[in-house]
Amino acid sequence: MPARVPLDANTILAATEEILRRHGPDKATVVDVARALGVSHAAVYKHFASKQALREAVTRHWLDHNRDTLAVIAADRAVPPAQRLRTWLHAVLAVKQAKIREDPELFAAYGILAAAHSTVATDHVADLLGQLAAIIADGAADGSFRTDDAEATARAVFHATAKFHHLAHAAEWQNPGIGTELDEVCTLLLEGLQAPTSP
Amino acid sequence: MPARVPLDANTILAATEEILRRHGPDKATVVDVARALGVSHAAVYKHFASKQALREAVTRHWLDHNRDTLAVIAADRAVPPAQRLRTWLHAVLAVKQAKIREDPELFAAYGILAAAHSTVATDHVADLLGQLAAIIADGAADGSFRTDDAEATARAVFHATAKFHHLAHAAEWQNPGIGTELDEVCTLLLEGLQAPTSP
DNA sequence: CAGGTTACAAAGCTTGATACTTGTAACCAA
DNA sequence: TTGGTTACAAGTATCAAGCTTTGTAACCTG
Repeated sequence: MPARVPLDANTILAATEEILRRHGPDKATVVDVARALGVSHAAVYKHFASKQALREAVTRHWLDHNRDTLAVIAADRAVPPAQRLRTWLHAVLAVKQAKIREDPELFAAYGILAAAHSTVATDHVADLLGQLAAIIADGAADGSFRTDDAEATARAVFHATAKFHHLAHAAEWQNPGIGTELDEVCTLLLEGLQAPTSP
Repeated sequence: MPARVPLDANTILAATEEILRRHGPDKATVVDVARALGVSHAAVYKHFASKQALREAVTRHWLDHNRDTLAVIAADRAVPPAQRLRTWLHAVLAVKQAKIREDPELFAAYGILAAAHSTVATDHVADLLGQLAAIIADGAADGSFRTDDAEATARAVFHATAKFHHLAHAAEWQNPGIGTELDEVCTLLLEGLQAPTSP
């Protein structure tokens, strides 16, 4: 039976997202995806080397979207770096909270990837660290932050806010006080960053 | 058959620790503990209401030991608060790393408790927060730290160092760079705490 | 020959009978 | 009456059976 509309990677990706949403990350199978597309599951393997690769592609799609959303905040020179850093950190938390609420299945799929040490997850962290470093470098440039190594400082800020972005804490993000907690940590960190040059 | 040496809670506790070490937290059963003591498992239930209670007692024993170790550091007025805070945070990490290395089974038992929202775990966190607040209050008293609420600041510092004490990150504590990471976060936090009074 | 098909092997996952664990009850001894 | 016993019900873990799922191979078609 010939394919009338030739399948492409994007079509498969969209169907996979849909199946993941419906069935959940544990129950979703490659056969389900193929059935949704009206093809045999072997056809899917012509486009993706493995189920893992398919999962990674779906996750990467979401993470790329996140990265772009956050990049807009990070690059907004109209906002002073201190304010921008605070807003950005809140946004990192917010996009993840929203995903958990709206697409718990896809979020869980991301968790599975991160646990498997996929490069998709580590690449994403590197991306975020770059955005953070850029905000900090802006602050250093306009004199509002003091740092002699924006990347090292970005890492320290990232580690200090792990509770608000690391997957291991996802359960705590439901807690209503989480926003306030992040705010308090931001304030403390900003005081450290903004401190006048010390000895 | 009469008991020659009457069983007491401490004896059971010691035997339980031994069994947990040998069998691991998943395989260790109340029957195992009883067998090690040469009694029936029902005898153990005369002293502990449930297996959960037994597990909590063992964990509390270790946490109390930790608390005391850390309290010595927190209360050492000979060390300036900034240095003391840094040392204390490193010690919190170190005692957990040591436990994972030496008693992975008991450490896992603690993890199970924390996940079950046992008060043993939350009490311990409250203890640690108290010690942290005491160090910060000392710093406020001698002018080296600026804060108008030592407890709130303690919470912020605790959240900012979650990566270095929260169980969810235990796997990362094996990473050789973890000590340096904590040091960088400490430096940033101390700069925030030590900043001269801002507007 | 890119992109589809069916067929099939190996690995992984349910399932349900069986055995172990937990917790309780009724009873006994110093 | 405290602290032990044995016996047992209810809830869980285990394990081998078969069924799914993954991934590959050999083959077809515009």
